[in-house]
Amino acid sequence: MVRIKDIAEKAGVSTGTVDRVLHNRGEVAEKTRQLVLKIAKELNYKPNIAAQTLASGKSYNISVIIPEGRNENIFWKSHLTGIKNALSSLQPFRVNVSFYLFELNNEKDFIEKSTALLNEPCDGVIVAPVLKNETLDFCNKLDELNIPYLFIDTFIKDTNCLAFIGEDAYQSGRIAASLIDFGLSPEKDILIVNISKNLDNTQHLNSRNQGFLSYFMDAGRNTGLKISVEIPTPEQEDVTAKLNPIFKNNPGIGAIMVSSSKTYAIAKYLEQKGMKDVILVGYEIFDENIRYLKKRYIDFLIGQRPEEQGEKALLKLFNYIAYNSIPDKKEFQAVDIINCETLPLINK
Amino acid sequence: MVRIKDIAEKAGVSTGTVDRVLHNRGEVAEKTRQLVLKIAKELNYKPNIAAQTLASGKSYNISVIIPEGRNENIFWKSHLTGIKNALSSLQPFRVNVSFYLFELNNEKDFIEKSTALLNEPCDGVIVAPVLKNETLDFCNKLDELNIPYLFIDTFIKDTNCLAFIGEDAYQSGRIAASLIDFGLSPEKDILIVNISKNLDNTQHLNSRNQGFLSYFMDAGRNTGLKISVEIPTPEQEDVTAKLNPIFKNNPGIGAIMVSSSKTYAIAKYLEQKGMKDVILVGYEIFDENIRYLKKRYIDFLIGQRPEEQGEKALLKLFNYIAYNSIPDKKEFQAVDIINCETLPLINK
DNA sequence: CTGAAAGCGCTTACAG
DNA sequence: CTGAAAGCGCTTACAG
Repeated sequence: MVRIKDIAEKAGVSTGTVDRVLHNRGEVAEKTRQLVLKIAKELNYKPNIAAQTLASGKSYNISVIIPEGRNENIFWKSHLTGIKNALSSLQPFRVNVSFYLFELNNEKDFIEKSTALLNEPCDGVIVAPVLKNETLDFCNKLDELNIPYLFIDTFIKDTNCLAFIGEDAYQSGRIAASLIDFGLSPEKDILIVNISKNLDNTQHLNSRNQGFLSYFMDAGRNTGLKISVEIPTPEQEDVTAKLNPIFKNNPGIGAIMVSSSKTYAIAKYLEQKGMKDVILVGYEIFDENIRYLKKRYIDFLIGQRPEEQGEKALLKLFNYIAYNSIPDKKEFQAVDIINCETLPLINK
Repeated sequence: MVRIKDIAEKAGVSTGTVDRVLHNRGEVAEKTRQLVLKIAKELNYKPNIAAQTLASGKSYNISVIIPEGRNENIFWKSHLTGIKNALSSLQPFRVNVSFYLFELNNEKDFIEKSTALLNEPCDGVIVAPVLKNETLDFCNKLDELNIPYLFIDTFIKDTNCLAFIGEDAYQSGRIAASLIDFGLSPEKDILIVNISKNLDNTQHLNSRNQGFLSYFMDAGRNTGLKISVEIPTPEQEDVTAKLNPIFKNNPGIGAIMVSSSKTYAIAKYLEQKGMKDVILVGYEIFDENIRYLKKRYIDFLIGQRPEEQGEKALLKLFNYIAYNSIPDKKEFQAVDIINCETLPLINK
């Protein structure tokens, strides 16, 4: 291995000078600079990262502000796991990650936690911008402080975010459509279920809906009706109240797409009604959904890879802060298509 | 951060002694040992890996012997990529990887390359044991030299391999079956195509066949015939010669499963015959197959994750050699289920 | 059984 | 603009 010392000797200068050149710290005669650069290149010098970290004593503080992964939202637990995995692969470096977990859909809590975050020194932030307006404010403050930030899960416009890592919700809507189209007789009708108090506010679900419908415009063979219904909560009373009349009036429904992770709520309804033949496709891989996948009430689940999201986010941010390597602005992750037979391969 | 020096001071000994205790290098009075251990624990000491690598000057040589990834087998190129990715995440350490790439199905070449490998010093080996007998010999020699080795892609019994990372071929046969079963009318017949000169020799294909059939024994709804055919090569003459009579005699065939990566060869046949309605499911994600996925002659591809295989293999082997962390003996990877709509999310 | 010292490859003031 | 020296946290002989 070539060391700075080797370059220094060959160039007839000291190691300090070589270091100055290599790090563009100035205060070097142009002639010396050129010489050192030339020799470094000739010798194919690669810095010893272990030595660099040790000597520089630099440490990196990264803050993460995402929803907490409580029972109903274990989804967000996986992001944490991913970030922690990435952290352990960054072991040789001094990276400190501080977590600020806010209650999902609680604006006040987000503001509190983000204020706390801003009170601590940090070199970069990973944000899940699920609360649009509050996040915009937060981003402005980060911009002022010159702290880079990276979005996971959701993308929002009009910010200076370093990058985004998450789902292509439109495309994943198309995937749901293509799966249903593959299994369903072309003349049957399809029901689209959105479980949400306020559909307008949930970009993801909207995009999935759009993608879903677009598939049948340009690629699908299904010619049946596409019926949409909005159910405020996954509670069985709500589900039953909404679905009973729909099925009564539309006996031709052969498949259901649920645009969110609450797919299990619809599976439960099908189970109660003994409607095993209705195709059901939904989102996110976690215990409650998996249970119904096993019972074959859910046919396919389309899963984001939240762990991978967290992992990549931390690594990208670190590489940017430490090495100034600029990541792709938008990275759409691959999704997992899961049915009952793929379960044995997933360690859950 | 707590340093060895801190422990030493608190224990009233030198750093050398602490180091001896921490690394079980003996030559320490039991009483001192206990004291140091106690203090290290109290202080929650974590070694600084950067300093360790730098000071120890240890380097790790790992050799990789797998098939070369030529045109027909780009599959194996991905393993290389994966290994190289893992290598770069191991940057702070001095890890050297030597590649020994042999011609697929060329026993003589494997013996040559493996002999060359044994002539160089190395601390661990990653092997793709696709040639069973030759690999067994090779493993014996590694055992004698006390060099640990890890299998990727294929598993063979009766060796002391450290671990295996690869496909659960039986289960992935079941997955193919479940996909076909989802899309096909239950009364239709299914054709199973094995493209191989000698099916007995290709464990993978065999297991996929078994898994495929097992699905219909215990879970499937399809009641049609399951017809098997073996085609020696993916050349169109061979394919046509075999398939023409089969389709003539079995007009009820509605779906085809190809047990290997040569799925494109069957897609080509369907294209020539204009048989777009026949469902086609096969294996491995690469350009030639993807082309027919786009044209909708292939409905689903089930993809191993060769890159991930390579990555995990190197990391596991490194962690074993460097930290003596024992990996799980067998790790079956998840598979990707791909259709036309998932393509935009794959960067290919 | 133990300690003092040198060194891994780099960075960081400091002196000139 | 440049060099000499100290130090990052650990390991490694060596001397006793």
